[in-house]
Amino acid sequence: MEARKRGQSGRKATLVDVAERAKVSAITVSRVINHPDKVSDELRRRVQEAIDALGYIPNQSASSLASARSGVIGVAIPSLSNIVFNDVLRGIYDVAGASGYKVLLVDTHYSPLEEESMVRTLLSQSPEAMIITGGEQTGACQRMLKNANVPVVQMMELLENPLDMNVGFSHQKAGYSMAEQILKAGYQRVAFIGARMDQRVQQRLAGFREALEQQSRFDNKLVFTTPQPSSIALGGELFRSMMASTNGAVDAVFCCNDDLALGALFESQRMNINVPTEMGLCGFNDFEASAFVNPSLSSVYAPRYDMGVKAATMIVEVLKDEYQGEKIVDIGYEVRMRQSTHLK
Amino acid sequence: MEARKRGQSGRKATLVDVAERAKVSAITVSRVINHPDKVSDELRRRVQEAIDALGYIPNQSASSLASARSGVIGVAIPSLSNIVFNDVLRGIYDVAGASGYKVLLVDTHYSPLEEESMVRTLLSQSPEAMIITGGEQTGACQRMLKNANVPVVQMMELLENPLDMNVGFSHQKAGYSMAEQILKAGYQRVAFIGARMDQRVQQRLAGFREALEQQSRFDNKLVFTTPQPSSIALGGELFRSMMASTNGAVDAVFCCNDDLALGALFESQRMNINVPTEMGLCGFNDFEASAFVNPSLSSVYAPRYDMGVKAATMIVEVLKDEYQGEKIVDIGYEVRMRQSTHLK
DNA sequence: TTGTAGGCGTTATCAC
DNA sequence: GTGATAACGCCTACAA
Repeated sequence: MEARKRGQSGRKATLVDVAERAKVSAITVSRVINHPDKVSDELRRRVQEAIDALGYIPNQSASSLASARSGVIGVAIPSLSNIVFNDVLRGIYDVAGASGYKVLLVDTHYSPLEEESMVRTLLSQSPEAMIITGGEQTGACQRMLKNANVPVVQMMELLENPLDMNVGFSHQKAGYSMAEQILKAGYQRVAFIGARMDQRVQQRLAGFREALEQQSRFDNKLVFTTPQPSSIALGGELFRSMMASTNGAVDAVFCCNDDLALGALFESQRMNINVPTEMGLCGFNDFEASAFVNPSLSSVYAPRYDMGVKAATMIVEVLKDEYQGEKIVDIGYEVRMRQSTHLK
Repeated sequence: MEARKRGQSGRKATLVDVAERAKVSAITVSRVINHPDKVSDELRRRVQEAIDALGYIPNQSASSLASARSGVIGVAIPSLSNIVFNDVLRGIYDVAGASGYKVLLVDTHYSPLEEESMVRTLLSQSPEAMIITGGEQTGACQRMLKNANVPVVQMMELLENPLDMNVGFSHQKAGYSMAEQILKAGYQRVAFIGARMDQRVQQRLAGFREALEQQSRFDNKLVFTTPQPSSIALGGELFRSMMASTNGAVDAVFCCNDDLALGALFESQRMNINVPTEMGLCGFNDFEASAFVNPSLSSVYAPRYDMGVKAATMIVEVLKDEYQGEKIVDIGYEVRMRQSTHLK
């Protein structure tokens, strides 16, 4: 290779370049960056000048290697397009950023196998902690995570046996609560529409079923599910085909999320079916639109942003050895009954 | 420190641990991982066995340091909660992931200063390329990016003088086209409602203004903007206050995005104002809901997923020295007129 | 407060 | 096809 003149022109400046220019040792430059208070004003100024002049940016790989501190939190979510994870992520990013951590984010596409591969990728970055979604990790994935010897938070749902820490809420209880309210509102024949059918959706269905069975109102023929990803369009389709196959036997529909519910609502409008008098409708996740659409849509709200904040906070505190709380945190939920289930 | 027994029990296994166990040299292990075809079957098998037995995960920091290849693409977007970026991100992640790159994502909160700080953070990870949003970087930020000597793609909007590469579309032209269609539909007094008012929104407004001015229909008193972030709720509020302050002088509203437009639509329903006959309404970004709501909402669609795919593809190809296309790519847009602007 | 020596885990280079 | 050696850029320890 060429003999490289460092600094301004050549390759990227290093700590040593800065040190030479400021006529100090490398470690002093390192201190100016990481522990400015441990350096005299004079040297700090000189070093800072050199840093600015050279446009020096520390090499985090070298830093991680030498210090065993990467400043990275690895995060795995099942989908980038599901709005639900936006709020959670925002909470995580806000806390992580404020505490000086970077977030390395991966998308597992709802696949445990892909998750395993992505977790491996994350771990190769020497993250100081991990936040992952749910509890359906493969055995290999669980082993990797334990072996990694870093705090792990599983989020979104409440787990029986978390790997380490856990923040979420019971989707089953939430499903139960909502179904209970629907029945209480006076609806008699309640169908279920579900898509994707991941763990959390199945728990909602379980809760729904439980509530209906308690009043002997559960009918398996009124459960319509598909592995396809949820969308408003799909909600419309499922609603239409449900109507066709049930011949008016249904007077309310529990949709596994608000995408489907909004789709069903818009479709019912086009089919001239009155919501809520002819058809009750509810969703899950409480999108912003749900409160504003007409009729407004009943849904289950969970403090997603807070969940992200909590997950990241737990980690940051554990890393500082300051965490006092429980390992499992129930973030709760809230059933929000609105016009779409107001049978009267 | 303790004399550490490596492997199964102690600290994390390293390349050397694997090498010892497989009775080969470290470099052979490295080859098995990075260039498996350059190692004999026999050794490859032995090494793989040791890797599995020890649960070895390569240390990417060390690898980056030694090879000057981090496998990281840095991405900066202005907001994690704006749905618009989901699709773009999905495109980026899909391509990056398929090509073996990791994505380090930061949120700049629509602030050039924060962007500068975040870009510094990204650059300290030695990314092999950068994807950033828009063209409002600070001078310092631009200098850092140039100095970094990696491919940079600015995305979302079309730029006069991109730092390097650019994928997007003209928000001004798009705004113009939509406004033109509104006028063509027969609306006479068209208001503008805008929030956040970032660069791209301002360009939409400029296009809107241009189209109206050409027909001497622009009225600055009918432009309502706020720096607040967009939301459905805010759309409703802005619509309501606009109605109050204009006294029925307006017969159509151009909303700077679909959040506001949906909010305005739902609010008009509550106010018993008929859309589209009494009030035309259009948005921007074409959310999925816009096509399904009743009346369906006119909007401007841009291929966001494709934009993300294109940005990442350009980078991956440039990194392989295989990119043939232009440095500036116009991804285009499409005005989708629906029921909400059908004055008849 | 400042500096010196050594090593973090991996890969490039050049031998064998 | 395989291996020894020397970086990569920085930080921890210890010393002055």
